[in-house]
Parts: sequence; C-alpha cells; structure tokens
Amino acid sequence: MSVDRELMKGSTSILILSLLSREDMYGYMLTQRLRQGSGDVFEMKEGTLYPMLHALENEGAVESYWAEAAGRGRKYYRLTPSGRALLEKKKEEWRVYSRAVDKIVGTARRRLAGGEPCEG
Amino acid sequence: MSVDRELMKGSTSILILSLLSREDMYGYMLTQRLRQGSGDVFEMKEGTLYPMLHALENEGAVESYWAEAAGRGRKYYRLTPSGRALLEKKKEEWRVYSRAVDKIVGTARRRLAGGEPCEG
DNA sequence: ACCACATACATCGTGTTACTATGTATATAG
DNA sequence: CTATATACATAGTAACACGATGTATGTGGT
Repeated sequence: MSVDRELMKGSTSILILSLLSREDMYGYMLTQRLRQGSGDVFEMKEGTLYPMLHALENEGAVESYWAEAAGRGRKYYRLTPSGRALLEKKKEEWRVYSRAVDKIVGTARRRLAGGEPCEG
Repeated sequence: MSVDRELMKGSTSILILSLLSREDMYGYMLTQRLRQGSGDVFEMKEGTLYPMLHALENEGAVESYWAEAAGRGRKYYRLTPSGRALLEKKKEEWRVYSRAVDKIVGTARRRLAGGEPCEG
C-alpha cells in the first residue's frame, strides 16, 4: 500500500470483501478497482492479495470459479452468504474502531444516513 | 486491544502521541486514558506500550523525566517539537487512510470543522 | 518477427508489529 | 498478611503484509 504501512495493517480483508459484495472479480481486477476506488491510496500487492483470497476461500467467505476472457483463464471470486455476514461484522468493527481513534485523535466526523462519498 | 486485532494494527503511535499532545503522562496513565477516552474500545497492553514509548524516545518524538507521586517514582513522557510534527503527519495519514477505506467500504462520513465528538 | 509492457496467477522468505508471559517493586484494601 | 491495583520493563512468539521471484499469455510498436 502506498499509505504508510503502519496505518494499513489489518483492513485488507474488509476491502476485498467490500469490492466482492458488489461484483464478482478476479485477482488482478481487485487490485485495479482498489487503486481506482481509493483514489490511488491503496496499492495492494500480489504477495498480499492472493494469500488473502486463498485464506478467505478456506474460511468459506468466498468461492472461486474459472472463466474465459480474451482467450485466457481468469479466476473469479464470489462472496458467499457467510462472507456477506463476515463483511457486515467487519464493517461494524471498522465503525467502532475508527470512531474510537477519532475520539482520541480529535478528528471528529459525522456519519451520514446514506452511503454517498464525502469528496467535495 | 479489545477490538479485533486485525483492525488495530498500526495506529498505536498516533494514539500515544495524541494523548501526550494534551498533557504529559506516564505509562500506566496512558493505558487508562486510552481505555476511558475510547469508550473501552482500546486496551493497550504493557508489552505494546513500553516498547513503543522507548522507540518514540529513541526517535526523539518524546522525552522522559522522573517525578515523585504517592511516594513512588513515575516516568513521565513529554512530546517534543519533533514529536508534535510527527503527530501532525500521522493525523494527515489517518485522514487519508480512513477516508479511502470509507470510499471502498461505503461507510460515508463528513468531516466537521471543529473537533467535537460525534456520539449522540 | 521481435521486444517491451500489461495482464494474470502464484509462492517463499523476511521484517515489522503487537501480544503473551513473565519479572520486579510499592501502595492500599480486606 | 494476602490480594489487588499501580508502575515499570523485557524476552519470546505469532500474525500480517510485503518484496522478490517465477510462470505464462495478450497487445502494441517497430
């Protein structure tokens, strides 16, 4: 990740699960969407991504299937119901955690009802 | 920390620096304030705290001095100007990072001008 | 035809980080 | 006088993400 490693730890799985909750994706696609979707903040490396995908598959959070595209095989990952539940749990943990950091650090924010981005 | 370890990684130093930016504190006091200030979310262990304080001192981010209280010595830590600059840097990193996670995960928020907490 | 680059999957070894366990010592409450 | 809270500290361990590396195919340029 291009953000200082120290802050990046631990949230890898929530990012992967979130992206897969909207659409089935293959590994390389995940790295691209993660980069674009975060505004070039996240740059997940293969050495991080593939082991994580395999671990999530072992846990039963995702399932994989091969599909052909452009004359080449791609390994797609699909979120399972169990993975969807895991995502919800991790989202709640992220809310609790980031709010607690904000309380200590003093960067206050207010949660919105919807899910619109807070860019401009 | 009582929050799932996976989410806790990396933000230890910003929490310590933030607390010290408001008041000189000794180790044990830091663990208590961190717990109270986060609403029982963070429980920093001595095995995490003391090595981190020593590392921050080696970097020149904090300075320590002994003081007597209740007939016993306490080792206080004080933020140096360099530590204050480090804190500002880490705060900015936290803003970038947490905003990027929110973009991906879809838990949108809006930053406030002031520093008021967003509890109820 | 050939080369460089992007795409696409994967694993192994390494370094960082936080934790568990443990040790020391004093004050306070029962 | 014993248990608990306070208060500092370190050594060993486990988890996690990364860097390095390997394989292979498609595409664009010359």
